[in-house]
Amino acid sequence: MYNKDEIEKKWREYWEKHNTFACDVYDFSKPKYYCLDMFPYPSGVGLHAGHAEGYTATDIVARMKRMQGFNVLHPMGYDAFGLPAEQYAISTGNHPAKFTYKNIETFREQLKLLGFSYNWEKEIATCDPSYYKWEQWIFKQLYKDGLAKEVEVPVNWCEELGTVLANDEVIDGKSERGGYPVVRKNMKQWIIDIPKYADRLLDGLNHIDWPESTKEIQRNWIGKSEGVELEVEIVGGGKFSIFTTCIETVYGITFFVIAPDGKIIQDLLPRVENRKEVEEYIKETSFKSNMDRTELNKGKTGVEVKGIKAINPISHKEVPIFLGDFVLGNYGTGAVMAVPAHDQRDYEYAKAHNLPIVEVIEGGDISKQAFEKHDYLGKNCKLVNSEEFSGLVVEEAKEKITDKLVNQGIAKRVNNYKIREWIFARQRYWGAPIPVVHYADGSTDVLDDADLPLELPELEDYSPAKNGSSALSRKADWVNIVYHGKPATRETSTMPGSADSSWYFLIYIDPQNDKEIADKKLLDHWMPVDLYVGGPEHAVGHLLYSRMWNNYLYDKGYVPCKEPFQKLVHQGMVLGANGIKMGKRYPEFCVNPNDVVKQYGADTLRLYEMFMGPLEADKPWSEQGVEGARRYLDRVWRLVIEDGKVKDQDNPNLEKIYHQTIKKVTEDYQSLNFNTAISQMMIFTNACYKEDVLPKYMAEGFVKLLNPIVPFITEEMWQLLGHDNTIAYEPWPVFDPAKIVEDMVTIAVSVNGKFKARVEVPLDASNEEVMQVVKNNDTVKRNLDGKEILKEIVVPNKIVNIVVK
RNA sequence: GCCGAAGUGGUGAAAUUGGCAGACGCGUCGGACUCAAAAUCCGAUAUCCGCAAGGAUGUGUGGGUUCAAGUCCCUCCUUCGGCACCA
Repeated sequence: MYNKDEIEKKWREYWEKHNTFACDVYDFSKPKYYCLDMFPYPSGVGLHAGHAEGYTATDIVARMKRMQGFNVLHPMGYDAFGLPAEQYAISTGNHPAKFTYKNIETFREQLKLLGFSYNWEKEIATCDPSYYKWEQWIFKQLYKDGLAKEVEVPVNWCEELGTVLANDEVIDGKSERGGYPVVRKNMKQWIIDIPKYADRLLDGLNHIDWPESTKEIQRNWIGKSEGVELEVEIVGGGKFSIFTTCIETVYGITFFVIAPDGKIIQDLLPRVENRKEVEEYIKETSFKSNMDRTELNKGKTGVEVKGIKAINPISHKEVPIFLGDFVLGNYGTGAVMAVPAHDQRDYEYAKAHNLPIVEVIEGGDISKQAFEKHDYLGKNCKLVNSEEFSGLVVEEAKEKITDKLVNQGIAKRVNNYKIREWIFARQRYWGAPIPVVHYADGSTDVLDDADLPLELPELEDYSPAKNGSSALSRKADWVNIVYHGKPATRETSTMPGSADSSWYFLIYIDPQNDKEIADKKLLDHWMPVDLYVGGPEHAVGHLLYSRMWNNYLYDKGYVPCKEPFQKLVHQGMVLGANGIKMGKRYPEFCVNPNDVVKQYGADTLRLYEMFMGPLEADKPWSEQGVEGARRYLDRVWRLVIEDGKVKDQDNPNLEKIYHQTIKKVTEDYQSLNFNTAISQMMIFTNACYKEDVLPKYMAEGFVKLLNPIVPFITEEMWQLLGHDNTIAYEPWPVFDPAKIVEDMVTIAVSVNGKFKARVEVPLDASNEEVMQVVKNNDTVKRNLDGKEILKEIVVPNKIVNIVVK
């Protein structure tokens, strides 16, 4: 039995003293491998079992790649700005940095305890001014290119937190952090124009190795729809536009619906006959939009805009206009053509307000429900009631109608996107300051490079100001300055946390550089990240924002690739032993990695978490599983160190399985199938236990294979096998294909598809030879007795199936 | 409602391209060692019938394709994740 505490301490100190895992980024002589983890938010509770899982996975790959001769960049840092530290500061009066750096220290210690081979010399924290200096610099470039700007937009306002939130920070109408109510409100805000990159972000998804489900989530979030924007004339002057993806149904328009919160109705108001009623509905809607949305998805409310008719642009029929809150002011044009026969929402609205329904596409039963596009597309359905287009198949009609309207100059083909601007300001203290000044004339300017970083000043009171601005706004001597000879006030909002994590993978490459984000030569060499591992919860936040910033920096020539993360893998959740997510609800089922290390050792924790199941799956914790992992390490220790079987002597019995193990483990590490790699090593260990001699070269090769998963014990075994250097840069074992092939293969024999027997035949034997052996087998004979053979299928080296009657 | 992922023994899970379902581990049972226990080592372990040889059933449901289906196609059910009046 090995002494885990002694061994782990010894090697932790060795690695630290020798800087074993430092990465010389300027060494271009070896191929590069950039292996990245999503950096943690340094919370007060420390690292959890889920962190350990993802971080072990990348560590295994990083360690293997080093042994395979790659120069490996494997950095770690801390996503250190955030609300918990600020809440702590507000309640204690201490600076949030104090709390944050204390937590970072705990995290660092835990990470080292677990034996992760990070490049510690490249560690960063986002709250460090030397870090956010470059974030402010990137903001500045975005500002100068018109991609970062201050605009009046509807935002998600959280009263409790005193700040606005991005769409991905709002879950079911509540703030992601804290669960406080969030309401819609118009405010002047800093935004990043991410919709400008919508098409490129969609296209980029086709060129990266990411989980299909995550790509799909991003596609849905971007929400591109291709359609037609169409001008609609109003009787008696004026016009408005509608957007539709179903122009083929244009003859079926029986009314239009415009958004109560949009601009169109405001312009029409003076001509509205029932103005009072309309204004009342607008007011009602603005009030409603502050309520839980699901509540108002029930019925189709609305009022007619009396006294104003619109003209169907193609049939020139006059139809009424309605207000309806199912039409959104900030999507498309804020108005829709209503074709109740072929759109379920329009259908319900028409029924609710007693409006006509005109069928223009054959094939459905519109007395019951709308015959929608997913029902009629691709099914050869034809148009009716559509003048010269009647009788055409939908797909053809779509093109012809569009052409006609475009030629008339009243329509154009356009794309619409669901993705909204990235709301970029938070009215909070603990974030990177936005490097902007406002002049008295209302103009704004970004700070000169020489004035970056703009550091956070220390305050007496960190709580947000009541007027919806941050605590910084109370610091008069910081806010009011003279800039470029003119009196100015500083922007008091700070950047969101998602900004901090949108580019951190770049600074790791050259963290001490104060002249630029990173040496261009280094960025060209090291980007993109080869492997990125982290939780799936960042699918539309961090992972989309990072892609946009990287695309932008590519446009500006700063980075060599459009996409920052070539391969992305999500680790699953480590659940409690009760199968439920670890958390406050069932504290008795929470697992603290430190406790596991204390009781079983870091190697055991790493081995167990990798053996639990596939990396991507959610897996319940099992104390007995942990014990099993520890038992295996003891078993390996006995085999290699204590049993005296390791000799400078060959053992042909083990040759095949040894080479198979090298092959399987190498492939499985590469594809992140750690559970099956471990099972193969267990099979090898079991085989060794049956032998009296374990050749020394096999023992050494096996220890190398095991090293990435359990680095401490394998370093010790390597030393005890007679080496005085670290195993970390020893060449990775290579298998010999000749040693894996067999002379004889076992073939399964089935009769009528049911397995009956096994036969041994020479490798690559001819079908005739195989069938001869098969038919001599007693069990097969018995099963064929008195039956007529209809067919014989021989799959070389695998299986034989005989069909009989 | 729409989009996506998944459903395999008592249990965590394996099963490269359709080719012996359940590798490996946990648990359980048995054996060895021991005065005994623990630890360790060896063996058994999908279910049902059978003393056994052997047979039957079996990858959420129901169908289909195929010599052959956990794997491919269709139907439905359940769980999880995402989106949700997006025109």
